[in-house]
Amino acid sequence: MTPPTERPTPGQDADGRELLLTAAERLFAEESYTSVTVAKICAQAGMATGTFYAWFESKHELFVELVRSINRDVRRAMAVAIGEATSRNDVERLGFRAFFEVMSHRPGVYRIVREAEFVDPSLFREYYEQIARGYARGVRGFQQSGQVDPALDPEIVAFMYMGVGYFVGMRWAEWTQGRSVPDDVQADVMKVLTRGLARPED
Amino acid sequence: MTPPTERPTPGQDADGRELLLTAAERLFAEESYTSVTVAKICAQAGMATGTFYAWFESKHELFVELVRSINRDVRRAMAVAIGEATSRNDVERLGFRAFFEVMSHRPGVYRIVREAEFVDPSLFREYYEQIARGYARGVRGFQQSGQVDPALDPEIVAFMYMGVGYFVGMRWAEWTQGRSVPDDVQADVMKVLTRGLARPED
Amino acid sequence: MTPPTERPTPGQDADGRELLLTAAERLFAEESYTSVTVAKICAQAGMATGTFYAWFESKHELFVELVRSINRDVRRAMAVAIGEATSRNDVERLGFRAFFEVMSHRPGVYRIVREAEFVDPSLFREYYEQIARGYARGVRGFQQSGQVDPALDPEIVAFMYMGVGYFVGMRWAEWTQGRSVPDDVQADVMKVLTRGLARPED
Amino acid sequence: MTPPTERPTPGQDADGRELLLTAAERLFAEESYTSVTVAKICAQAGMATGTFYAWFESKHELFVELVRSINRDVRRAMAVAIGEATSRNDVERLGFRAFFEVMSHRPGVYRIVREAEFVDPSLFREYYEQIARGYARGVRGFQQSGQVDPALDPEIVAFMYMGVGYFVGMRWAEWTQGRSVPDDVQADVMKVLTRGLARPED
DNA sequence: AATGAATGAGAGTTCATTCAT
DNA sequence: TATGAATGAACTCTCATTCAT
Repeated sequence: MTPPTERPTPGQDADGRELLLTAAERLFAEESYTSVTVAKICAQAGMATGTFYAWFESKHELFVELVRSINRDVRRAMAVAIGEATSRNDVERLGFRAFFEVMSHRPGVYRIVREAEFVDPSLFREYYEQIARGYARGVRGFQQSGQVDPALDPEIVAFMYMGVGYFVGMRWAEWTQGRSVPDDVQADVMKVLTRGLARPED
Repeated sequence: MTPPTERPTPGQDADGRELLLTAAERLFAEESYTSVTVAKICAQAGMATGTFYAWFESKHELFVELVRSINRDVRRAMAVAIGEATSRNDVERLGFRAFFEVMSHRPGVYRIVREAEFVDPSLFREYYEQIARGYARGVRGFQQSGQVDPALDPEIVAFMYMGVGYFVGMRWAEWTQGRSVPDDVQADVMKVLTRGLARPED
Repeated sequence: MTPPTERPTPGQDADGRELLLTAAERLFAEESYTSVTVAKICAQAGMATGTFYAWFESKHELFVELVRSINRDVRRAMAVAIGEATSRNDVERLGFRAFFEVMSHRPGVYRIVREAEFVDPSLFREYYEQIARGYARGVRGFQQSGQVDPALDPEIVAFMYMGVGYFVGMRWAEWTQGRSVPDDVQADVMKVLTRGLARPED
Repeated sequence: MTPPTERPTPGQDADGRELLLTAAERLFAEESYTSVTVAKICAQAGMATGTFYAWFESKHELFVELVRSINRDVRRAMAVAIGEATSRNDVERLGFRAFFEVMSHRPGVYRIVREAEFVDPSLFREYYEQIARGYARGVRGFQQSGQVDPALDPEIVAFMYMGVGYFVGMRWAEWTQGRSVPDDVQADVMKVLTRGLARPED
């Protein structure tokens, strides 16, 4: 009788945390941490201001959780997209596409990650060190299988990957108002990286 | 004609502004826009709080001017370093070195530019569009002289340059506590870009 | 006749109230009225926050009842201790001892009475007028039986008794961390009062 | 030309601290610490709410300063009144009168001291330990000059004095709405104490 | 130009109380 | 009766900005 949409999964749909996190993501995607007030988040989530503190200890705590959940989502999306691929070409192509996809579909989500630098520097470091570790590991693998010039420092290459993702992906997605990063942009980025990182004799 | 009190000696006229700008740069390099108060800036500059408004209309106005001055300085430093060089190799090497140099010697200055995104998005766009235009112009030149693959979109390449500068330069400079970006990092970055952007047949 | 659900077994009926009163006494003995929240009281009593209002109309109501119950207990303890004694010496000795005893064994209980002054002044007056009346009645009896100087105003003497009890008893008990008020303190207090209140010719 | 009332002594009459302290005393004398808000204090002092924080770091800081200033004033008033007197009779009479006088003229001031126990217990202890020390010193002097039974513990006697002052003085002054403690009350108190503390053979 | 006390709107947060279950 | 999430008024405190001097 009760339609499924009215039977919230206990602890998930009715969960105030989830509701607030979603509302907050929408707001932080557009406005700065400072100008997004707890009151606005609650209004967006359809609840009274005080209720906020039943779910989070502070605005800051919510922000931290939000950034961590974005981190998880981005990494999971990339991992899923890459799957079992091992050739550098496939890994880069699938990985970047997944990354750009997330950025395009959740416009502003990356803005939040960037703002983390100013809201909580240690949170930001945590975020990027985690990503950098994963990239560097991948690069080392490519070097062993002869797909990347072994003379390059894997850590620096990881940073370059991030720079491209961070800037190209983000800037493109946002300065173009949330439209998907077009295939030719991805192709160009791919071409540069493929050639640039290749072993000299190839 | 102009009464002396209204025509301050140049270099003394700008004193208040310059003093405040310098004080503000020091503070914004370490703390967020929100936590740096007008009172703190004035204390750092050695003047009374109210005096601030004799020189700037608002905290925001000072911030805008600060970011613009950083933009000017960075571009000037790069232009000076590049000088008359025309070979892509020289331009990239000299340009990046100058950029990394500024970042290393004025640690935190880039932090301010990044924070601009959250303080005043349009200012941030202005900053990057200006940079991107210059880069894209350079890339087009290189394509005409056969130094860069003409199939690549100059705008995308400009964004990649920026991504590398933004992330590699900044991250390196800051996560390593202001030490200079070492030469081998620059060399690695150069190698990747040189190869990656080259014409296929080269 | 009365359905079982409506006629709770005595001692079970009061369960909720009793539970909350006990929990509250423990908390109010250590923290101020303001910092003891309804939620804390309920946590201490092992029930949900909302249940509080099944037993009390408000935090204030509970506080009033708590203070009144302390009043009852103190007076009862003193009355029991004094018993049938009529000599001033016995009455004072036994009464004070009983009073100090209660204070020592329920440390912090007197704190609650004192705080009543700031939570509800009229409750505090009620408390002390009740006590003062009893003391003054006793003093008048002693005056009639020639045990207290008839020139003294019984009301003032009652206040002095209270001052001594209030301050000596309370301060001693609390500044000495709940240790019993030692016998020699009581003896000294007794000596002073005995002499001080005696008829001149005694 | 400028009337003296318009030329505030620098740092005193125009002093926001003084203004706020006076306003706060009036309010705290009537309402509890909690219900006296910073906004009310500022309204009473005729200034904007935010100004408060130009003079005090917090409501708590103001309260501490207020209690300490009361402590100073009470002790000074008593010291001045006692002057060079050395006979116990004079010292007690003059001291108590001065104490009762202050209480009567600044109704509610003692309420503030009492509330300190709940606002800041350590402040309250500080207050009473300071007073107790002075009293005990006096008592020891009286014992040496044979004016007080040397068998009594000076500390306990000090507490009794305080109990009488605390309770008689305060209660009387307040339950009778600020009227002076009448001479006969003081006389009665004196009589009891004089006899009570005397050396047995006297 | 300079001072610094004053302003007051607005932020985050707490908590007694309510209410649907 | 019992639950505990939701409510929202009220509080303390901050800070960009103003203004009399």
